[in-house]
Amino acid sequence: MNLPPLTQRFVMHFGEMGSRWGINRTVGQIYAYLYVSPQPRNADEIGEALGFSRSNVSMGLKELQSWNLVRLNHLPGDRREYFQAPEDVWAIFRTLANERRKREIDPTLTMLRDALMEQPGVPEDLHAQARLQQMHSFIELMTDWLDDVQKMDSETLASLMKMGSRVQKLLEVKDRVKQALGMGDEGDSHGQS
Amino acid sequence: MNLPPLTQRFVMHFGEMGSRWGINRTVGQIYAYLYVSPQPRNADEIGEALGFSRSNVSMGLKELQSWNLVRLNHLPGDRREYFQAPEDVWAIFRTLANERRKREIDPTLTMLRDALMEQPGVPEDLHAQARLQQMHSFIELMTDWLDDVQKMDSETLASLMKMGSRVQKLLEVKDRVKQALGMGDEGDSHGQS
DNA sequence: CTGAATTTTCAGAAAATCCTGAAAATTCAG
DNA sequence: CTGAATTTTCAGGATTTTCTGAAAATTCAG
Repeated sequence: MNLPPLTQRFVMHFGEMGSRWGINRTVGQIYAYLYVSPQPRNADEIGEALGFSRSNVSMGLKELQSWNLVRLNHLPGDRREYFQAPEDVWAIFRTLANERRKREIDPTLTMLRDALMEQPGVPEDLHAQARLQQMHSFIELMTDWLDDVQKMDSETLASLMKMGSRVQKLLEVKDRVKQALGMGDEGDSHGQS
Repeated sequence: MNLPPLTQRFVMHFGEMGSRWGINRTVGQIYAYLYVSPQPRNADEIGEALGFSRSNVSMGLKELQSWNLVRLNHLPGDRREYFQAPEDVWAIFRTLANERRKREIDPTLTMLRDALMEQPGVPEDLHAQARLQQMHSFIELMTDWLDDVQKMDSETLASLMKMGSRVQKLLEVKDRVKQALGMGDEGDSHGQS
């Protein structure tokens, strides 16, 4: 591996963090390398830069593609495939959130839903089912919210996030206005815009 | 392993998902078992229920304790340690978010900050540094927001989340009011409540 | 204190994952 | 088509992680 110092540090870090993020070293390093690369890279360049075997790079890229984290390009007059990481960090985050949800949350949601349909056959399972219900409601609230939030554009999202807990204030104002107008609580749980 | 059917299904699922969540099967199953248990359990009960060796249970519990995901109790007249998972799913989520952040995000933030202090010595690193800057800003925005949001109580958070993308509307109203009052954009980026 | 009950540690066996080189498959210029 | 360039697959060796039983350490009732 012979990379410029900053790049190398970044690449190494992603490799080491890989295990905590549930990906392997190779995949982490390849992604990091593509993320900082000014141009798209082909598999040989990647293997060369990071010191991996050609086949390892191929598998790593396949993994990254399955995560939708890299885009595939072709250079005119060059048969090789060139890969790049999308530039917009917001877009990257959205992709990551979607993919992790698909892999790490949805299967659990399905399992919980199925388990909640069943009639507990033995008393010990009664408490268990109540606990599954709590978990299910919570996850559903989170994922529904994520769906909603994903619809907003990055700028809106950014300004909302910068408001931080001050949105709460806004909410309180809204409620006071409603009260004053004698509208009570509409119950708020979903209904189009 | 001899568990009631619903419990067993839940426990097995957490075991299998473990690898996707970056924990191992044992730890996932122990947590799932504690989560649905109506009372705290001691290590022998856990090992018995799940078919793990005593030492494996011990290590799994240590891991869960390091994540702050289980609480330790003592029963009167019993020397053994009894473990339970906190009941409130919101509290569990907060813990999880904090711990994952500590392990999976903070080290990267530190690395990025350090790398941004340095003067790129070679031109190729110039582009890399710009990319690190983008990533750093984004992560910082997210973690600052998370800090803010963690301060709210669960009910407030839940109602905000149920509003979903309709908060956006509220924001637009606020901006229109500001505009109408000739205040322009204050720049909004932080300042106390 | 003593020693039985309980928990923790840890070496190494078992299992899972990663990585490579060789071979197979695919792609496309000529 | 043909065959060289390129990518993918995959068996099995290398490495890492998980799990166990035995031993060590800790805790506390008597």
